[in-house]
Amino acid sequence: MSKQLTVLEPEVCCAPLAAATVPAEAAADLAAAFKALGDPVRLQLLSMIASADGGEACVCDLTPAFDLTGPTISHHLKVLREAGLVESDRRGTWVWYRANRPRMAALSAVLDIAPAG
Amino acid sequence: MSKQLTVLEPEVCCAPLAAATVPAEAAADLAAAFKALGDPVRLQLLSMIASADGGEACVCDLTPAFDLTGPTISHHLKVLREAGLVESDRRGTWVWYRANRPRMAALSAVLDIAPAG
DNA sequence: CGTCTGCTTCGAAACCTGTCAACCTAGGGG
DNA sequence: CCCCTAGGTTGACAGGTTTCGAAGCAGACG
Repeated sequence: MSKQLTVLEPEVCCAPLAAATVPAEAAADLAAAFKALGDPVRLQLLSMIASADGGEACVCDLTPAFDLTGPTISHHLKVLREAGLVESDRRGTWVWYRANRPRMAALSAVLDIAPAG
Repeated sequence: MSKQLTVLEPEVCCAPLAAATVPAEAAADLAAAFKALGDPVRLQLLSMIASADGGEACVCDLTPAFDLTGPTISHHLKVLREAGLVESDRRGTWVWYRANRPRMAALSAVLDIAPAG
């Protein structure tokens, strides 16, 4: 288990949403990533990780920021990890999470649309 | 009910995710929008609407594109409408949907991040 | 080598979402 | 004015998701 998923292939990463109809396969892949962002806790977790100095944040620093238990935070981090939005990195005792910048940029590009014609 | 929600206030619309920690209130608002995008059907619906000529698409043109019943498509369109991503416009017999470009651009700006420091 | 802290995983309950069947409302044509 | 088609809404059920408590595993320190 804990097998890393291969999400957002190159052909998918840069398809603008308003340029052409998204194929069903790409839509399922993108929807999985957006679904991972569809939770306030995960959105804040990703924000804290991405805005952290060096782009890395320790779980011991993330957990006390919420009124949730450790396992719950771990679950949300797992969802973000399986969505390809963050990557876990073990540095000694603590586990550090790092945001996947290209993946976020790809999602941003999908939503980036031209002004209404 | 069916009251239009006031989502994504100006202070929220342009906060980059990787620049600073997103407040809980803004996170809930953004998460609601991303949650609406977290379904393949809704993502394709928004794509079809946004990529349609003039940015407007008729329900009678959207429904046959999926293997879903009419009410289900209507429900997904309602979710997109309440998330502020699309706006409904009645033109005679059929209802036309139009994508909310500024809203999509705001979400794109949130995910747009600077390269890792 | 023993123990301790910290993170993950497993299992179960409560909540929410997606889907469909049936009914109601709005506009067009005769 | 009446009937017909097209969309939208409501109610209900199946499935997934979120959350917590308990147990398991990896690494650090004495």
